[in-house]
Amino acid sequence: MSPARNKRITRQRQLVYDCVIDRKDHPSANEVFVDLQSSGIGLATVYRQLSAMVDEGILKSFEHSGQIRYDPLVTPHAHFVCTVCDKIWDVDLPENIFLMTPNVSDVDVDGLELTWKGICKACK
Amino acid sequence: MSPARNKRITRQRQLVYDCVIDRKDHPSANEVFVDLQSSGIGLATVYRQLSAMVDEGILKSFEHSGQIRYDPLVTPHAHFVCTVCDKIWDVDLPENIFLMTPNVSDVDVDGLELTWKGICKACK
DNA sequence: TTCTTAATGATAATGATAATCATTATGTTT
DNA sequence: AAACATAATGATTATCATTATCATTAAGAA
Repeated sequence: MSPARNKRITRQRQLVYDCVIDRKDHPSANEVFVDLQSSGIGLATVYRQLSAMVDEGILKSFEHSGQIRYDPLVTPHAHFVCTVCDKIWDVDLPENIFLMTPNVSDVDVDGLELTWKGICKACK
Repeated sequence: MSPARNKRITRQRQLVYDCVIDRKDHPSANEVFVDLQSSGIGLATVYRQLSAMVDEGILKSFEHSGQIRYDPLVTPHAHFVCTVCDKIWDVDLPENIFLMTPNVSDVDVDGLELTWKGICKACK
């Protein structure tokens, strides 16, 4: 939550951060905005703070169903997405996956994104 | 390229399919449209045919940098994305990755999406 | 050739995100 | 505590990708 140098800790920044932490379901910017409606926060501020936090490494983001979703878990992990209800779970990365670098010659690999797709318990 | 039942093989469908096949760089709908400008095809038709082919299993799609990209390689594989030039390569999936199902109880896993991120040879 | 209707193309509508800019308020310096 | 410099805000507009609408066109069957 502490901002980069020359950045200020505002009430809105706190609200946005707390919201993403409290929800454990990888909310979109608009979902955060709806949650914080009563505080009078502006939509643009929600977008700005979320992408600022991603730049600062406080949050991670990924695209899903045409929108950017935000994740407070910044350590390497994978996701499971239910193709019926669209809910997302954090899951562990497969053991030793970082040893399985792709067969492209002369590239520097420095990250990966892994999403399992399927149907969750509730939707079956 | 052959369409689902009750579907017609149009000149535009051929053009869109051939374009995605010929390009090997996972084009977006707009990139296909630009390629086919001289044919007089409409943008809406490009969008329609691409998503129809995904529904029919002739193409695969995935999101990247805020847009949907189309891939004629429909067998399971991963991608490598250069974070500098944004180019995308097809790469093999790690050996036995399908055995490494995630630790979510009682879910049916039926697919995965794996993207390696890094810097390509040309951008280094 | 005629006929049925799926597909097309032009365009408007939608939805997510980014940009603009006058105003506000944070953190610092007197 | 008051003044200051300026980062952040909120309202709004702009942009970009995609989808919906609908009158017209053209596959493919009869």
